[in-house]
Amino acid sequence: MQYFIDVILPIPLEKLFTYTVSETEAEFLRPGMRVGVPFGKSKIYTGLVHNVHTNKPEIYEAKEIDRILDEHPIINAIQLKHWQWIADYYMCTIGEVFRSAVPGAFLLESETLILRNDEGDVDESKLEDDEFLVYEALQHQALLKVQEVSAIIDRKNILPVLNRLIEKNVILLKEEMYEQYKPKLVRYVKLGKEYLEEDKLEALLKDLSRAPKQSQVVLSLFQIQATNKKPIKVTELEQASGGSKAVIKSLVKKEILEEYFVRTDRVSYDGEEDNYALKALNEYQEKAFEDVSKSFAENKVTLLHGVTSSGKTEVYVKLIEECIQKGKQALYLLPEIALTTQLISRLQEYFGEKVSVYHSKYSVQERVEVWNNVLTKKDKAQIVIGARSSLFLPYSDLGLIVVDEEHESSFKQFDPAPRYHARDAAIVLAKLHNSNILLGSATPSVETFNNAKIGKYGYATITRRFGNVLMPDIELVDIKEQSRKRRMKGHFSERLFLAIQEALEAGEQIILFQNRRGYAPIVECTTCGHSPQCPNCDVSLTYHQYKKQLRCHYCGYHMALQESCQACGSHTLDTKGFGTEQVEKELETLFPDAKTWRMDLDTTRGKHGYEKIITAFEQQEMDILVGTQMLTKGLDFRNVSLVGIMNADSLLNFPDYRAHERCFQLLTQVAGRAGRTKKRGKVLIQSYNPYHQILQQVSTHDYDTMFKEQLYEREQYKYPPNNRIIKITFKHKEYNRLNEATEWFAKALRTTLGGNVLGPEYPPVARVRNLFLKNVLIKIPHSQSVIKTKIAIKKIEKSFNSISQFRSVRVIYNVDHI
DNA sequence: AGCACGCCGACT
DNA sequence: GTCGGCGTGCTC
Repeated sequence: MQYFIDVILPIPLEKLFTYTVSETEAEFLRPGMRVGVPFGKSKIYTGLVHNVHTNKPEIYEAKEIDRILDEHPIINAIQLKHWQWIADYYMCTIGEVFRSAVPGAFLLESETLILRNDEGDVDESKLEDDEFLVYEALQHQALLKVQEVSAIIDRKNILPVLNRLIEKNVILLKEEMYEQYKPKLVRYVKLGKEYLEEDKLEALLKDLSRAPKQSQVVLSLFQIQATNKKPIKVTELEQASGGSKAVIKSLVKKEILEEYFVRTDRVSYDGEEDNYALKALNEYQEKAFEDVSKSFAENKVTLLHGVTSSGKTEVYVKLIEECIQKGKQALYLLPEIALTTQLISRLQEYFGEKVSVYHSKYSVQERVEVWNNVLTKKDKAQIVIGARSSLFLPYSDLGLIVVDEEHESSFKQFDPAPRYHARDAAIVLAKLHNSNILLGSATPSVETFNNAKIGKYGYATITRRFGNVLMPDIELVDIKEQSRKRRMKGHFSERLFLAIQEALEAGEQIILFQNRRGYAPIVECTTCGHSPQCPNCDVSLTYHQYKKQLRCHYCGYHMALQESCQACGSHTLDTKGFGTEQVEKELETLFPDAKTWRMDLDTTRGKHGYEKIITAFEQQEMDILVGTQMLTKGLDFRNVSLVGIMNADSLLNFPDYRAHERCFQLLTQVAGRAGRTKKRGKVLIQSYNPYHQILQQVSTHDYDTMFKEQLYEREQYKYPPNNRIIKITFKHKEYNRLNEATEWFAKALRTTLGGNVLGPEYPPVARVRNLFLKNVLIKIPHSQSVIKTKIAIKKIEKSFNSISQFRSVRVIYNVDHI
């Protein structure tokens, strides 16, 4: 009997690949284990066993696997089902899901090594120059990497040379896979065996009398040992004794000290062991908690709609507590930017070391550890708090998923496939685990709120802020009027200026929001109207003053700011529009005594980027914080009495159907930062268009009207929630070919799907990184089958790819595009 | 997606 | 003349 396995490879191909295995291997292998398999000409890839079977493939000869990489499955059956759902629903391959679901360190790839062939006789005179160089290098080194050979013979394509060398029996090739994950080992020391007895020790110290540093180290070791019995880290000893690494090393060499290694977790919580007592819920939270529990009992997805700072977190905590009491795992999903230390440490206060964190700023190594902890159901990973990728951890017994800030559009993965929505994928995952799921938000998305309205989801609400703090007082400031009357100080209306002054005098903090980074989005010559453009993308370059640079926010291109106009040479350069940098600059002149800081992508690079800023602001080391939407999430500042929105219009003028909803959510969230303690917070929204219905709704906290109006509009224009949309993006470097290809595709779609196909149309930025973009939007009415539509689209894509001139056009599907 | 094979311009 | 540019086709 012959045995085979079907394998998922981390590449965007629809199929599974079949390999042969021996009988023993077939008995050992189970779905979810990784194997190394040869793929293509030479490389070995990491594949995941999908199933083991005995059906010999008919039209090709299956290759043998190279090796087995796991002792036990690292992916369970529920996960495989979940992956398949994501692949089907979001129109990508299961291989792409595999690639993004597991930590990068799990996907090993082989590297070609060049070894010398000791068997063959080499006639040096028969070697050409470049061949001789490789041969010579191998006399000094046992093995070479491809890159090294490339450097030695100074050529990119080394294959012909290698092939000739193989022919001449000079070299051998070998494919090697390297494990990327290395457990972290911490170095400890103890006294050598011989010196454990008292008298030996005295002799030792005497011996060391001429080596004062060394004897100091030994003495320190004793002192530490006397105070606590715990093992001693080398770093600890170094610090305590003041001896250098070299001193300790020589002691180890003399076998006076003995070093040993202990495997440690990179991810650990070293706070208090005791759990804090749960805070008692107030009556509103208690009511919400009961409503949620009732809804859970009916197995319903549940929405918790609580105004900003109403204390939703306490309700989550109580639910999580309940879940882990039952011995089940809990997942707390948050948008990346809301994963702040503040929140994490709050959860750790309640649950101690049961909490693991998982998100993109974690290193590959740390992610592997969290993964393994979840896989082996370790206690320390019973509660996972993380960004969307934490959906993919190998949970075996999930009891609760909380999706906080449910409305956040960053839950939808945008760039590499799978383009999944973490909230929706979480709902499916919850179904698979038969677990509860709670969606929380102060400003639920239209989709979710609609589901709650029609009774598909359960609903609970908290309408009071915690501690009965009043909702912030929101005031709209008409800057059109103010500009006409010349009352503006830069981009500050007189109203905002005075309010800031007042808050500063009262020693309170201020948050200013401007949803654009940099100094100014456009630099323009007032003589000829020319403005510098990105050479790779169809956008104006944004001026960043602190580096005197023009930057493209799409591809990262940057250049120094020119003194004069590149088109006409005149020195009349001016800026248009403004970003956070400019607001910060203006504050320096308007309020020279206030300490101001800026928080945007440019100032929060690195792992602890925001943390530093947030902590400094929390500790009131600064008075005014200017920032982009980063400011809106989950930050809990006690002393902020004033929030200013510099320009609300830029939020309203986005050309997509969700702009209004998003504007409402963003403004409500920023406004929620104001007055989280006793005093009622003040929010000033500057706009050229203060009578816009959305701004009015924000100022009156009128979510319901916003929802009704938006739902009506969505229905009118056939957008979600009652219709589905799929956006198809086409990319190519040639403008004409892209046009022809998209026209062809759109025509084919219209033939099968009828009138609900929009486009092709250029997006607002029609070229990014030298590739032209064009979109086609498909609206799927309630009455139409989504599955059948997707099948039809895939079929069209197949014919599309059989046309040779279109094949190079990239086709990207975005299901439920936001 | 990679990666090799295969055919054409620009360099020693 | 070769090197490497990218179009094309395949991967169990």
